[in-house]
Amino acid sequence: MPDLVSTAQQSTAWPFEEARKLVARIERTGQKAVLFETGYGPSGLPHIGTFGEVARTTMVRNAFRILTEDRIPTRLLCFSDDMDGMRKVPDNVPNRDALTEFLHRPLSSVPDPFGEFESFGHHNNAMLRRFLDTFGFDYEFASATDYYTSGRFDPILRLIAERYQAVMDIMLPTLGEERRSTYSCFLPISPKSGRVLYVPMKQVDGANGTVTFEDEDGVDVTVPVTGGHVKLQWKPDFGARWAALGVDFEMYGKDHQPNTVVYDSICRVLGAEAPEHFVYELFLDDKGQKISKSKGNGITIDDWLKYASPESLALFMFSKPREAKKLYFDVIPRQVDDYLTFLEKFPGQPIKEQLGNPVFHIHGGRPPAVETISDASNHATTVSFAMLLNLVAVANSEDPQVLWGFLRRYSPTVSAENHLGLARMVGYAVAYFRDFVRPSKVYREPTEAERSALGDLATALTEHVGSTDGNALQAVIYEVGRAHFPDLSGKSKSPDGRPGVSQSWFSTIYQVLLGADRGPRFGSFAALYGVSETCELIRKGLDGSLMADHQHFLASRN
RNA sequence: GAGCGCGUAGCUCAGCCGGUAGAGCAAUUGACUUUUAAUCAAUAGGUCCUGGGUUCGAGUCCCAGCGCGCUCACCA
Repeated sequence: MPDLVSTAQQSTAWPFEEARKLVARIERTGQKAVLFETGYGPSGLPHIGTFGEVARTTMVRNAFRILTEDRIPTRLLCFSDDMDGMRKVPDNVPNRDALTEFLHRPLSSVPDPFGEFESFGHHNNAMLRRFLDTFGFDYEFASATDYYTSGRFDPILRLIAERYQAVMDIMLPTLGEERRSTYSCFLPISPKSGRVLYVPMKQVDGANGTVTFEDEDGVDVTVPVTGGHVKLQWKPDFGARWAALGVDFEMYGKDHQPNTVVYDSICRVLGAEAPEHFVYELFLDDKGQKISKSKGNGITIDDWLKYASPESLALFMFSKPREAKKLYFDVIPRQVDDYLTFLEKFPGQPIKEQLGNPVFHIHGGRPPAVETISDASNHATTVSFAMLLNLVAVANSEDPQVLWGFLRRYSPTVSAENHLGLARMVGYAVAYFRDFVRPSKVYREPTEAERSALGDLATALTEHVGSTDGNALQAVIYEVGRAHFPDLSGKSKSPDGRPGVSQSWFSTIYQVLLGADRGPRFGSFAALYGVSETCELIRKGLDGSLMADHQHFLASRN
């Protein structure tokens, strides 16, 4: 498929642009493999930025594989810095008090507050892996604790001890006056307390590979830099890891950008070539503020996946990684529908456009076929999320079956069994209804006149229990409405010439029974919802329990 | 102050290698509806932030300016 490769070489899609840097790199160095890395700080659960990093890195990796036709093996390493000290007890874990005594210990030496894993670090690592696995990412997991204690970092640690001054010469000018006097790129683990110490080195012995420092009890201690007795300070840790593992590509957020020079310099001082970088913009919350784990603003991966597919989130990550984008609930429906549109267009596009189509990158070059439903005249169409959201609001129900009922009005044969993708979307739409539409509902009490009319309606409907004839039920509604709320303007008339029904009758039904100003054609609604259920709904509207239920619902959300 | 990004229809945004300005929503009108919602069809709506430059031709490329946003101690 040389056509694909040559087109990819010209493609302006950002994963190809990044991948071409890597192609140039291997041509320059002659290396026979390429290593992608993403970093993860396990002081909390994986967040949406973690997903973005892995997803985007995977897109570059796939682009690289296409450009090189898989002649160069690639790996993606997800590196967890679980030896980092726990600086504060996270807010969102149980047994917080029990953790306090383990402050500043490496996360892999802090007990798991959930009581499930060997340590808190192990717990969070497991969460990360479970999360990456649910998306089907191809990656290798790496634990900093494992790498340090197993001796895998020993050569680089000895090298840093030897070239200590060179590393410090890079670091010191970047630091403030105060920090400069105590800074060390080695952070010893106290043999006595087990805590990660931010203390000055009294001596660094490059020949023997040891450091001497004052322990917490005031006694000088000498430990080897190897074997996990010492870990590296953040910035040297980046550069050293790149050098030790031979990392070729790592992307990170804009907040890291000023440090790029420092990381790279340290990597070079340690005799390695710095990796290729890609700096992406940060995500903003609904108020335009940066999303961060510590602030807890913005939305989580779970939030997103409650209302939309992983693919729609992947689309969000693909689009414009260099722009600060709002990442909030209200962007979700658009991403879902854009994804469907891109998927729909893909098969008919020339290769060049396919390579720029997000679904190409989301699906590693092999996007699936889009799902369609056929209407009565056998015209195939895709069901958009926007339309489903409208439908679910009209159906006024969290019961997916009611929604399927509405869908079958358009496409009689459609079902959850023959439309798996649509079934997923129905679930998302129901969740969206529950969390965003339903809370905005306002039920009101009927007036005396309305009360009487609704009572008559319930009585009249009782004679039609079991009916699924929307038109017949609609006729009942008109009959009752005509008796209580005739339209005297003469504008609307029934087919047989009698006076029509006032608009206010329908408003009453929607406001009292559905908590909205507008709603579905009520006869059709009753047919799908069930006549006896509809009578029950009217009864609850009359005795005030719809209002009370809604109050309870609202209260239960807080 | 430095770095990065943004400025296109009422709103949210697309706009690829420079070639007659696009979508969704909102609005208006119509079809179907004895109300509504949905669906379908149509209409209207823009000094592409400003000023220069390159070019036969600039929303697009270059320079300058204006406005807005984010990041930039320590820690990761």
